[in-house]
Amino acid sequence: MEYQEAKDKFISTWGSLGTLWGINKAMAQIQALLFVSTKPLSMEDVMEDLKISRGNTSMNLRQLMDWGIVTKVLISGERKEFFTTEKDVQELARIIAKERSRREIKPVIKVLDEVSSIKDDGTEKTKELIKQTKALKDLTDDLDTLMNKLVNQKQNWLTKSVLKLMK
Amino acid sequence: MEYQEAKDKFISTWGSLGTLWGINKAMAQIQALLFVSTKPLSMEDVMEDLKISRGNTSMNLRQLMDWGIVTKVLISGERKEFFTTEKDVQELARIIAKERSRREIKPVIKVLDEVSSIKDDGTEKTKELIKQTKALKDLTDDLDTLMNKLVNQKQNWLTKSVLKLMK
DNA sequence: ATAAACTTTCAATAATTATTGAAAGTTTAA
DNA sequence: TTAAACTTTCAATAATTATTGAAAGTTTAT
Repeated sequence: MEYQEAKDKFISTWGSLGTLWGINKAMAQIQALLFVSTKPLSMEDVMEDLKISRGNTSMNLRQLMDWGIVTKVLISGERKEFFTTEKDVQELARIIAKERSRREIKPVIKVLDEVSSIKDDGTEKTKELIKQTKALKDLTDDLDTLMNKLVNQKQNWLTKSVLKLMK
Repeated sequence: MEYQEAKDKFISTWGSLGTLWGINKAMAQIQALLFVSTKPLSMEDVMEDLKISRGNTSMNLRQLMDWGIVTKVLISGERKEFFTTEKDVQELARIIAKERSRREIKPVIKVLDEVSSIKDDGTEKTKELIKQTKALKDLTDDLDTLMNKLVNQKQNWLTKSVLKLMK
C-alpha cells in the first residue's frame, strides 16, 4: 500500500467512525487529515485534500475548535489562517471523553435522576420504573466517572496498571 | 412528575441517546419501553405505546434480537409473540460493549493496523502517517481491551474496586 | 479610505436515514 | 384444507442531516 492510498484509507475510516465518538463525517475527516499532516494546513489545503466546499470546511473547523481539538496557528508572513489538531492521542482521548461527558452523558444522568425520583405511588409499574431508571443512573454514573478518571491521567501509567490488574 | 410523564421522558431521552451507544431512535425507544415494563409486550403493545408502524416495530425488534438485547417469550394461551429485554443493567452493558467492539471497534483497529504497517519510504509524511496511526491503533486497542474486561465481569466487584483505586 | 484577501453565514439543495403501509409470507385452530 | 391471526418484507415517502456556493462580513496592506 502506497502513502496516498494509506492516507485516504485512514481518513475515510476515521470519518465513518465519527459517529462512534459523536461527531459528523466531515468533522472527523478534517481532524484525521490534520492528525497525519506534518504541518498546519490552511482552509484551502483542507478543501482541496478532502474535496469539500469552503463553507463546509469553515463550519466544521469551527466545531473542531469548539471541541478544543483543533487550534488556529499563525504563520508569520502568511495572511490566511492555519490549523492543527492535538497530536498526542492520550490528550485527544482526554478532550473527547471530557466533552462527550459534558455534552451528552451528564444531561442524561440528570434526566435519569429526575425520573427515578418520582413519588412511589405503590403501584407495580411505578416501582419498576423507579427501580430500573435508578439502576441505569447508577451504572451510567459509574461509567462516566471511570471514563473521566481513566482518561484524565495525562501520563500513561494508570491505563497500563489497570490493564495489568485485569489480565 | 406523574408516572406517565416520567415514563415518556425516560423513553424519549433514552431514544435520543441511541446514537451514543450506536443504535437508532426507534430501536432505543423500544428497548427503553421493554426495560421499564413489568411484563413482556406484544408487537401491538409496542406499536400503540410508541405510536410507530407495524413494519417499523417488526424491523427494530428484529435488530434488538440480533444484538441479543431482546428475546421472544412465549405466553401460553396466547397466539401472538411477546418480547422482553435484558433487565439487568450490568448484563445489558456487557452485551452492548461486546457488540460495539465486534461491529465497530475491531474493524477500525484492523484498518489502523494495515495503514500503520505500510513501508517506510523515508519521507517525513510517511513517517508521520505511520507514527500517528500506530499511536491511535495502540490507544484504541487498549481502550477496547479495557472496556471489554471491565464489562465482562458479571459481578460488580471489579467496577467497584477500580473506582475505589482511582478515587 | 479603499480594495484585495480572506472567512463566515445561511438559504437552497442534495444525500442519507428512518418510517410507513400494504402485499406477501407464515403459523395455527378448527 | 382453509381461513383467520399474526409477522415480515420492501418499495415508496417522509424526515433528518450534511453540503454547497454565493453574498455578506472582516481583516490587513497600502
